[in-house]
Amino acid sequence: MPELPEVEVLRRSLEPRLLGRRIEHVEVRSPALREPLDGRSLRRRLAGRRVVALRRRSKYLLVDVEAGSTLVIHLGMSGRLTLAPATAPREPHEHLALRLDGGERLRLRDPRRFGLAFAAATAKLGRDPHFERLGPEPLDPPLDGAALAAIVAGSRAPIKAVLMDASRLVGVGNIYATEALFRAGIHPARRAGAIARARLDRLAAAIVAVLEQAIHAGGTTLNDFTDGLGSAGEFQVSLAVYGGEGEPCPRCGAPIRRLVQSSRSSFYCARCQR
DNA sequence: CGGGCGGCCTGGAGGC
DNA sequence: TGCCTCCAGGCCGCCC
Repeated sequence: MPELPEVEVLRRSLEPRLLGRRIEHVEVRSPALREPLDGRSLRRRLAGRRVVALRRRSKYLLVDVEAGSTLVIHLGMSGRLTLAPATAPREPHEHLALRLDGGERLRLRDPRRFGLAFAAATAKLGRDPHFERLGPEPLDPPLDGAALAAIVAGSRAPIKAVLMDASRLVGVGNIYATEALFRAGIHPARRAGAIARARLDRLAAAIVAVLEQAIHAGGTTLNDFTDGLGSAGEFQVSLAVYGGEGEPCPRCGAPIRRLVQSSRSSFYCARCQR
């Protein structure tokens, strides 16, 4: 489900509702996620503490609480994190629920179970295995052609794979890599290290623009993404090629093609993208 | 080592 | 109405 824009939209939607709230109770309802939930650690680090900050790194949402602990959440493909009244009925695939003062519950659901949640010391997150090998953020500071040139230097991999490699650049997944390459007029299979600098300038600008526009639109809701309060995104109507195999290219009208790279679908216009 | 692929899961969509 | 296949926003580990 979520790439950088969706996680950022989620963060912004929850921030005003969570800051200052106390976590009264931590309930692990079903520990089976990509990494099993550790109820003891979650309770020890979170229970009784107030939320002091909501941050995002890559596609991880970070909930900082008092006394130097952080709840780390990754939504995988199908994870959803929403705030609901404590009286709201339970729903299937609810793995973790945090009861807050004021009578609400923050709950993590994840049917496909590719997500994960754990608590750790805030000061040690940089050395955590989930974080220590992550590349730079694309929006902070905004990616430019020089930074992108350094990222792709010497790589023989397809540019699309490089954009989606979190050890080189975080936050860009299948949808936004596909859309940025369309905007920049670059074929997804082009060898990354062989792309001219002028085109890298365009690609960097396209990545920044598509991510910012998607955040502004509340994210992309293909199936079930919502923010923390249940609102769907609207960027799906602005997608130029993603998911549009056989439909006309919005720029030239040629049929959009689909290609599989590293077992992921890419969509592109063979006339506009070289 | 870089790069590619399968596997992890469930559920929705579409063909027959 | 089923039953089957394919496909899905991410990531890791194994292979060459």
